[in-house]
Amino acid sequence: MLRFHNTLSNQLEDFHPLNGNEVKMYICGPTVWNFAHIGNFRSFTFGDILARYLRYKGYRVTHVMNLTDVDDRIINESAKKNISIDEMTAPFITAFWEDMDAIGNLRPDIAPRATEHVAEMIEIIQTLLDNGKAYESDGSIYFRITAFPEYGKLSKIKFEGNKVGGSERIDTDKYEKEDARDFALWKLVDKSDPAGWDAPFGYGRPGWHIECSAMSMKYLGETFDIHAGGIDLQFPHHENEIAQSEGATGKLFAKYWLHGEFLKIDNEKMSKSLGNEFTLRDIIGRGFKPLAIRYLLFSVPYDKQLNFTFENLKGAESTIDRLQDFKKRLQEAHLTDGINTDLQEKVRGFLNDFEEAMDDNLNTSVALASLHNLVREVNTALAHETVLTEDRSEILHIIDKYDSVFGIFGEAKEEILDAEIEKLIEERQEARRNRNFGRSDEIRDLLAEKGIILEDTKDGVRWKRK
RNA sequence: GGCGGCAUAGCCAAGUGGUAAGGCAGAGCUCUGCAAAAGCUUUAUUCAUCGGUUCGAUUCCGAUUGCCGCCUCCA
Repeated sequence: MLRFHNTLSNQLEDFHPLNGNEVKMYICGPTVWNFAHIGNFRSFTFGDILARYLRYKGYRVTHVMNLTDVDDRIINESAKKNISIDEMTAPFITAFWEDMDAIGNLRPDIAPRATEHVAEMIEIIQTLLDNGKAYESDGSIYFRITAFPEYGKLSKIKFEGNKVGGSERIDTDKYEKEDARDFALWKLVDKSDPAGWDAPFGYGRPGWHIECSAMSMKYLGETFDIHAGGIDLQFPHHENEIAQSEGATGKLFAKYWLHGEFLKIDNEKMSKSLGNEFTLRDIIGRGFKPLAIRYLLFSVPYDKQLNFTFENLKGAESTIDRLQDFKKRLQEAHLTDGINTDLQEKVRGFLNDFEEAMDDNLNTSVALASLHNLVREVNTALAHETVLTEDRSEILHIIDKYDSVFGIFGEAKEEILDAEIEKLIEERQEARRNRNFGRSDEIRDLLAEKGIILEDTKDGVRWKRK
């Protein structure tokens, strides 16, 4: 039974979709004002693993991830560069999808953009104005918290003991609000400002939270199954989404709320001021394989803080090299005909462990351990020549099942050797047969320079690219 | 000031009221012309500290210390 830690109840809950085996899920995506950093990608990879595992379990998943392409930072940047919002965000949207592909995150089914859904936002705001859960003040529209008694049910923040501005952030809203907690649904802007839209209640631009309410409900319905995102979005973003959405529809907004914990760098918070903020591009630029980054990002359960270090990234790279290598070796091994039911049983047992671990609120650490146990078991069998032809297809099939969720084995591309390299390998074999090891080592070194690593196995010469 | 989370080997990290998964790094052996790869074995009498509950605690409770986060637009 699949269970999730639901932030709403703060408990482990059995997962039951609202409608048969259909799962509607929404993940808070990036603000496309810059290249996304690895903290962002921890969240998106968590969302990807979630969607993949739900599909593994046989659910029909609709995965929506928004692109926030209008906010203060984007508006300020585009104004500074004197370009339009679209011109400002376009290259970062392109870069974002490149990054997602590189790190092996499958594309969401729908990736709506805020600027293309202003009409839907206006509609919700109008509903809230009509039913008294929103009010106008100095031309802007605010949500009236006192009209939504359940406010705080997600984050469980009690407002009595809180310091105003306790986070040392300054409230930039200069307008009068009925209650300090009320938040902007629509901000009045000057008619000359290009970053604005016409609405029945005045020319302006949407508040931050309203876009997610509008887009999630448009594509997934007024009540949907899973809403996920980074822990920092829990308050105020998600709390406000609930207030707006449920305030407008009177229905439950999302049934399960999942929050991904933070990524730390060398045990410290990642932040610009500490100079330890890395984009995915920075790290790939340092020569690390994207799939190693992926492995590291999900090797710790999503709801625990993850400590990112380059030492560990190196370790992750060794690990995925070993896994990819293992698969290749299994594919290429010369096996005897037959079937080893004992081995197959064990391998299926590991997959079962994997499923139990993933069912337990996506415990990826334990799930990965089962894969490593599988590799050790099969490696031993390979050494003892107890893997038979019929076992291989079954084991490869099971590895594919793992990888439909993990996505770390990479593409199984048939790499063709240059004729020249192939000739060198043959020449080396000839030299070895003649025990001319001086020449054979020379060739091995030569190929090593070209990034080709040779391994002499009992099934012949294997090679791989560094 | 209010509230929450976490502290497990060199590093990352899972986990449980009954005696510590997994990965990386390290060591030894097997295999090899030598390598590489792989396999096997090995690396925490101990889970921040101090008390308490218990037949028994790393796991429950309390205190202390340290780290991380939230308290209005940061994944």
